[in-house]
Amino acid sequence: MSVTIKDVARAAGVSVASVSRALNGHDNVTGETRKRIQDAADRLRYMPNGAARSLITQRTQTIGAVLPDLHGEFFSELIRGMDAAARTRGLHLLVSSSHGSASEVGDVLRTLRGRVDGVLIMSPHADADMLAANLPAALPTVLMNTRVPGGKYVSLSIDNYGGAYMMTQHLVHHGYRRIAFIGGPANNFDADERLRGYRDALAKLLPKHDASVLPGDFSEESGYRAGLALRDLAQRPEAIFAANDMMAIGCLFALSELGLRVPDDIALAGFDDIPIARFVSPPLTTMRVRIADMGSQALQRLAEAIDGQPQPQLAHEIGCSLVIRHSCGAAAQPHTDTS
Amino acid sequence: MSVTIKDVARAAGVSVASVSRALNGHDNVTGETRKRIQDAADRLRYMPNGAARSLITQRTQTIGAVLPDLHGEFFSELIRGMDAAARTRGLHLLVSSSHGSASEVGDVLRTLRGRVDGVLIMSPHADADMLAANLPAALPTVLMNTRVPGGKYVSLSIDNYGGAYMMTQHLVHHGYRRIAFIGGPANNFDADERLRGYRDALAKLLPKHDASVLPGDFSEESGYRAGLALRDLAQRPEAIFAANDMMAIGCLFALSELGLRVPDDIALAGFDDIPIARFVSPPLTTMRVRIADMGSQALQRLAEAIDGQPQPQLAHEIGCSLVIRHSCGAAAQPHTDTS
DNA sequence: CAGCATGATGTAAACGTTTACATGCGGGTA
DNA sequence: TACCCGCATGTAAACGTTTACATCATGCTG
Repeated sequence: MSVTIKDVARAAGVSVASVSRALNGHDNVTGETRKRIQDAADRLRYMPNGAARSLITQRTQTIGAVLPDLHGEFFSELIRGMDAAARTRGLHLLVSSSHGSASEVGDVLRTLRGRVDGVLIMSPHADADMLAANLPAALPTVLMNTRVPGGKYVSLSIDNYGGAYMMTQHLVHHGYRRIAFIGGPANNFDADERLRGYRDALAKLLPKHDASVLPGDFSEESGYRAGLALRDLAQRPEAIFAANDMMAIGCLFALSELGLRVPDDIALAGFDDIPIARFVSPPLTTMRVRIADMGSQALQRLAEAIDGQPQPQLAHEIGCSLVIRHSCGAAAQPHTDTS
Repeated sequence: MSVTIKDVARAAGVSVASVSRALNGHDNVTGETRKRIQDAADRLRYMPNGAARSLITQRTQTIGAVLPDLHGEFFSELIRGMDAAARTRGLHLLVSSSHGSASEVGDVLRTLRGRVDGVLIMSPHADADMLAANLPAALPTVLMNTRVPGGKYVSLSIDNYGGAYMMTQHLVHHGYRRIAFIGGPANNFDADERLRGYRDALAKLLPKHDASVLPGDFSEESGYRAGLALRDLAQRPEAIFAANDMMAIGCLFALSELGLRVPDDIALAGFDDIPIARFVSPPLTTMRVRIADMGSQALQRLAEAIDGQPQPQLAHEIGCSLVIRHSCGAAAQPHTDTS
């Protein structure tokens, strides 16, 4: 059916071994035979069969990416980063997204055996047992924004803590003292870290001021509710730092309903730098998370592990950039990065 | 190194053939041996090697997706649609994005030989020659939003024409007569089709009114310029239909600078339904393009072709949904779909 | 009881590569 | 001239499956 290495060998009047050597650029082939083989291959439009090659070399030149059901910018940025890094290394990317449970992740992992040289996993459902049970033995693995205790896997995460610390610091430096925080959902690692960053920064920089945390769950609506709740507070905060942009935007709507001007009456900041952040009015000051970086660095680490390089450091953090727009009252200025 | 079918066979005290049969659910295996084999496989945590299996079956259970350097929502929606359809069929998705030239697309296509059962291609650079030269013979192929004359490939496209027609119709039905259009970049297939839909609808529904087309290139800034250009027009249009949302949003900013209220002084509509469309004020009336649908339908067609089903119809269009918000002056209401 | 159909299981070929090892040729040295 | 070394090329094994075909036991039929 398809043209194989044998056809090329016959056409060039040599053995398959020579074809293989010539086409893979080994040096033990005469210039003249090499040319004859190359010509024959071109003429027949020969393309090597990946499966056969993988079988014998034990390399697939493919990385598996196991991702949750992601939406929008986050997803596309992540893939963009992974793809860019993969491309420079001549690797392919096998993506599998939108799986709900741990067992589904397990199923995916099993079907990957023999198809990939390593896997990149991002999954809220991942746990050490599931991974141990379903990861083919010794398959190089790198985790992204996924926490699995046990210290067995290389993992990359957004520097949520540092970003939140930096944002709080920015607000403090700008003169705000009463800074409230709208938190994220319970048991969410990102949310916890951002809260911790806020608390630590406040404790360090304004030891006399208490932290003030309003409940939220990352949804626009919870931000809106948090905004309305300000009405009932004894003393209104001077600035609000929402744990993500969607809540900041919901809060912004609530503030405008309450007749409060941003940033004149109250400052506002978010986290994530979603595309919409730039378009609300006033444009939202926020922390940009470098998602593409996380993808490409994760892939790079994985490629190193596949090549047998030891990975001395297991946990890595991806820095964030402070994006100052108008909602915090500061003049817009170039980004500042954590880490 | 890894556990193979031979290890399972030895552990279960049978031949590899029986293991293969048992594990693949063939019926010519005794219940008892099947169980013994299953147990052994579980105990050893056997996972079949995909490369070996692909080599013999000539099936990889993998679809290649060759995509341009896409951003944001469009990209993630497309992958989501493809992934969902692939998942229900037990297929894997090998994605390759961000390639610039036709030759780069060609390179990618060649490396896919023997790794995929078929390819989904979306590329502005694709042309018949390049495809013919680089697609392995008889590899099932489906094109998305990519126009290759010659009638050789199954292709899916957004129904840009129908969507633009419908939007124009909506504006006409709402009573607007002088409706201007902000066009997209030259030589852009989507832009051309949207313009054609606008023109045809106008010619059909308002034969007495001339079309009025302002230049644009899909960028926010070009929409802004088009908006400002309204100042110099002899007679201001009653409604503006921008060929995409980014231009509509740019135009919205220009209108507000000119002191024009939307929709009271002038109505505005866009195309795409990007996430931001919902957040500008007033929220933007637009056409939602069902990108995920395109992805999943493309994959479905491809899967059919791989299974040997003939594809009588080559060109397919994916319908759009009219999303009525406030910028056009109509009351918000449920979506209406084309096709 | 012989013969045969049936059905479970085993044997081995095949898929398309890569690569260790064998072969054979030419030229340089003793 | 005889020997050996190096180098280009060929031969064949190996990778881990699936599956056509062979084999063998079992039970039924005549």
